[in-house]
Amino acid sequence: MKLTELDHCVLAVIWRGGPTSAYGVRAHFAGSRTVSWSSSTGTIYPAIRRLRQAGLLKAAAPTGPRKSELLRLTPKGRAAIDAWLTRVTPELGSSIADPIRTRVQFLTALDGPARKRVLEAYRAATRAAIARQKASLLAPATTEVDRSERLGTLGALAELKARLAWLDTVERELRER
Amino acid sequence: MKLTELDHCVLAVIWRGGPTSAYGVRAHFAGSRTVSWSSSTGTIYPAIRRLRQAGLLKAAAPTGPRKSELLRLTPKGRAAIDAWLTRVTPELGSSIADPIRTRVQFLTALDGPARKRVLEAYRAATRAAIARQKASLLAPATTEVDRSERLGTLGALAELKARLAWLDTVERELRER
DNA sequence: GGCTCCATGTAAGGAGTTACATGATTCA
DNA sequence: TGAATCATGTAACTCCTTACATGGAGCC
Repeated sequence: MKLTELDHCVLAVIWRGGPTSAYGVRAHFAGSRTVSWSSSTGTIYPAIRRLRQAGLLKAAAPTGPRKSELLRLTPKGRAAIDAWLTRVTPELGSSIADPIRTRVQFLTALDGPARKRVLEAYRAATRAAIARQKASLLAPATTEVDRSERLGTLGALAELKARLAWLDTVERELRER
Repeated sequence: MKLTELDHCVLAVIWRGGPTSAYGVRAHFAGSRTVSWSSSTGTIYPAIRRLRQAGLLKAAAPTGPRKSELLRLTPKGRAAIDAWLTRVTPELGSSIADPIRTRVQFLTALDGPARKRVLEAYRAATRAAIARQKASLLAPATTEVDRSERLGTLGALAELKARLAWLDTVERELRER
């Protein structure tokens, strides 16, 4: 069975958080800004079912007053994480699709004023995203999970700032033409 | 009919390149580093069929010795590009998923030496991607299409460099713990 | 006459997402 | 007793990708 990025991410979240219920994984996905997948049930539960069937996750008997099966990694699951982290292909490092970057290439379809307006909207949207990421840095990082999330947030922040700086040069470039 | 990002990108490529055959669109997708979709026939042809059925593209009679229908935008197609560029939602500006950033958050799953090795591999892969993008900047940008592509390449480059710089701070952070 | 491009498609499947569906528990 | 939260799932659909399939044109 071939594991997807989502599968690996679910495994890794369960590894990092300790024994977790499917509901808990879902809650983490919903609360995290560094996770890119939907936190809906249709995303999480099928993935977890696959991982259990493949023998990468096992569940202890329902614990607590509310029935919730706590999931933990099997040795095979643990090994899958290692393999996932370690295997580096050339395309892993290549640049990722950015909807704003895609659009900017076709901005010349708009006339001067509209172009200027739209470019400013892209910058505003990017600045807003930066503010959202910065806001999530304000909470103190006490747990190991917090510190990992913080690291991811810093990465996202760096890439957003790079986009903002690039949009500045785009504006200059388009003005000169 | 709801247009996808791919649909819009196909429209925009045909607008920018002037009347183009489906084959030409495919060739452009294959040759461009700023296009994120597969350039396979199963991606392009169904998209173009949809766009024609929706009345956004029209085809002139086959021209040239080899039969190839040149596609051009209808006014409706042209309007769709404008709408696509102009409509800015909050999530358009938000940060995008990066498989390396995802992995880095779980690097503590590896022991010290392995972690160091993997992190260096991530940096190497990023540097290689930077080199690939830089190589495509060497060709002189003569046409309008070239200049647009160049703009996109500069954006990708900026985001890759930001990731590389971030990976430096990650290394420092993980060493300190 | 065979090789290489040019040129256009379809079929099956993968990977998620959206929306729907259900029930149990806790607390006000 | 009713609302919120905990808890788990499925069905249909979207959007794209991989792999398969076909044929003409130019050239050596």
